[in-house]
Amino acid sequence: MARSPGIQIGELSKRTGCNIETIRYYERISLLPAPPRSAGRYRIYDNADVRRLAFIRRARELGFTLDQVRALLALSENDRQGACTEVRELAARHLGEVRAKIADLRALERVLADAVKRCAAAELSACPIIDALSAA
Amino acid sequence: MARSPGIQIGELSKRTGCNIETIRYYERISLLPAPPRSAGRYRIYDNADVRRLAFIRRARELGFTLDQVRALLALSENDRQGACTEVRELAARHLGEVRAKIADLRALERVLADAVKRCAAAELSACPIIDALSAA
DNA sequence: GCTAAAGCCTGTAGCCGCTACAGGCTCAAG
DNA sequence: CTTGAGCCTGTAGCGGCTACAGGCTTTAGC
Repeated sequence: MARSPGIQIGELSKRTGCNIETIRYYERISLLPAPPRSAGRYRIYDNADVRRLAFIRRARELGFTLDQVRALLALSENDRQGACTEVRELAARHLGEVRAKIADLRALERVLADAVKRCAAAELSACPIIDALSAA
Repeated sequence: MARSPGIQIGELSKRTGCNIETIRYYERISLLPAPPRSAGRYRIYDNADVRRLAFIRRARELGFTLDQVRALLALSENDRQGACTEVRELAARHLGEVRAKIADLRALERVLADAVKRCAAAELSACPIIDALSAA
């Protein structure tokens, strides 16, 4: 593999779709390693950084927390026996949380939809939504 | 209606299920009015406060933001023609957001569930979840 | 009356995951 | 030689709380 050419933070941002400020933030919290610097103290990244950041982005898009991403990164780096199992467990746990949140939101949705419907139907009395919020 | 008896913050907390610190926070951001104080500078609340805070709690449980709650409180206080319509619009907008979030989470859920399933099936190669996160 | 415990007070800092400055430096083009 | 784009550091803000520290007040028991 040829030594990759070195790019600045703006280019890294473009290639990964990750905000520049966010990249620096990730460095500050040690999610990304501090890269070498140019003579003028500009950060210099390479292809490995692009891959790592893209990995982070995708994991974030799947809703993993930064701590979970940290764990996934660590697991992705060692080929130890059982790493895959740990990854699966982490993902399965997260999946459970996602499903729980969906259930919560669906319950919410029902109540809200019902309130809005009743509100649209009401012509005479006070607002049914306000009533619902006011009563136990 | 008899003048209500005046309770301390701990009692208000118990009656509404709202954390004491959160009550003081709501006062700081003017969601709750600053109540009168006892000789020893203790806050003194009455039934109107219990009702108002319970209203806030229920609205929060339905996922309204504090700004939306503020608007709902204001609308609940004037019986102006059309207040109900505004409430309905606010609730409908929020319902739309809830539905959008559910859709997002469902998409997430599918991807995660699929990855976990493939991971459980894989015996030989590298971890499919890590692979999925690593590849474009 | 005295002491201990429970409850209240203010003010400040932390959580997550960014985002948005201010105020300065560097670098390339015209 | 100047302009502008891009980069730098450091700090503060978002929402919606939560968790202190370090004090004061009130109540109960002895």
